[in-house]
This record gives sequence, C-alpha cells and structure tokens, in this order.
Amino acid sequence: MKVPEPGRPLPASFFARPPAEVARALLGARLVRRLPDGERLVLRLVETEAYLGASDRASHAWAGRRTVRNASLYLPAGHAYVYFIYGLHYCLNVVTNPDGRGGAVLLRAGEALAGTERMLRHRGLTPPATRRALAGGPARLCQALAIDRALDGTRFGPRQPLALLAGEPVAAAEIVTGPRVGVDYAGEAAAWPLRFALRTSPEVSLPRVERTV
DNA sequence: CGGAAGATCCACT
DNA sequence: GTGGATCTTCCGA
Repeated sequence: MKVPEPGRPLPASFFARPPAEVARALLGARLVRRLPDGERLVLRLVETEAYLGASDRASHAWAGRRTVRNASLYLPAGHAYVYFIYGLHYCLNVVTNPDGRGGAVLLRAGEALAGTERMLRHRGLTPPATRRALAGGPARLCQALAIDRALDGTRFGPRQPLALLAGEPVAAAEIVTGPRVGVDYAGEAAAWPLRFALRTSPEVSLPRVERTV
C-alpha cells in the first residue's frame, strides 16, 4: 500500500491488513505519546511482533476468546490494546483486524527521538543510561511513555494521547525476523517468524533474531 | 471458588 | 544464566 510522507499520520487503512504485514510496515514509524501536560514524547519503532488472533495460540484472541481484559482487541483497526502482565508490567498493541478476528501488533522497542529527559524520569534512570534500558522491551516502552490501562481502547491518531506517524522508509535488507519472545507454550505457533526488528538497533531486546526478510 | 500461569524486567550469582 | 516480584484473569471443579 501507499505509505504517507514521513511525519504524516498512518490512516486506518494502514492497520486494516494482516498483522504480520502491519508489524513489518511499522518498523521505522514514529510512536507519539502526548502527555496530559502537553509534552510530546516520540519513539522510532525498531521492534514489533504480530499476533494473528483466533488461529494463533500465542494470541490473547486465540480460539475467539473475548473477555473484559481483551475487549479492545475487537475494536476497529488502529485502536490501542493495553494489557497488564506479570503483576507489574504493561504492554501496548495496535489492533490490526482486517476482519474482526482480534489481530494485533505488539510494540516491543523504540529509539527516542524527542522527550528523552522525560522518558528517563519515567523509567527512573539517570544518564548515562543505555538506549536499550530506555525503551527496549514492551514493558520498558510503556513505562517510558507513561502508558497504562487508562489508554486501553483509545484510538491512535493526531490530537489523541497516542499517535502513529509514518517514518523514513526502511530497506528490506535492514529487517530481520524470528520467533516471538516468551510464547514457548504456544505449540507450533511458537516457532512462527512473527517478530520483526531493525537489524542494527541496539534497543532490540535479546535474544537477537536471525534471518533477513 | 481456588489455583495456576502469564506477549516481562531486574538484581544477583 | 537464574529466579523472584506481583496481581489480574481465566478455567476447571
């Protein structure tokens, strides 16, 4: 599909595609968080994972599961699904359902482009901090951007608390894929290469992924 | 109604 | 490399 100029909002049609396609296309995009006091925090996305929905045992929408917790997964494409995990962490997803099956993309890591000071504070870090410590990992990303369940079900868009904008184009040779993290329980789905990352990014959480796309 | 497990992170060895 | 923190959610009994 046609991708907007860098800095332009990604339209709903961008997200209304198969999750793996969206996960790959989101690499390089800018995730913008507007705080209640008006400050803008910006990350360049460097790692994503696709969750396919009903057919994917690793997905919260596996077998058509629909609960209070994951209700946002069934909102139209381009909405946020934020969940609480392990008793202390949050993770941020973008809903990508082409046909209402609960597909989503987990935003796993980003590189700070603006608001670094504020993000350090949110993370409880003081310089020098590694780039990876700031927003490398889904829970770190959420903490850096002050994201919690209050943002669950909101729509990504300009003038919203969360927005996704087009970034600079990314060459295919810069993208690597591999199995998703922490889904060993998911049977054969655990091996599916639905994790996408930029090859050279230090923010990418380990273990490093293999194959180029 | 109780138990078990989770799309993680950090400190410690 | 390993284990503990910490709590919500879900499913089976």
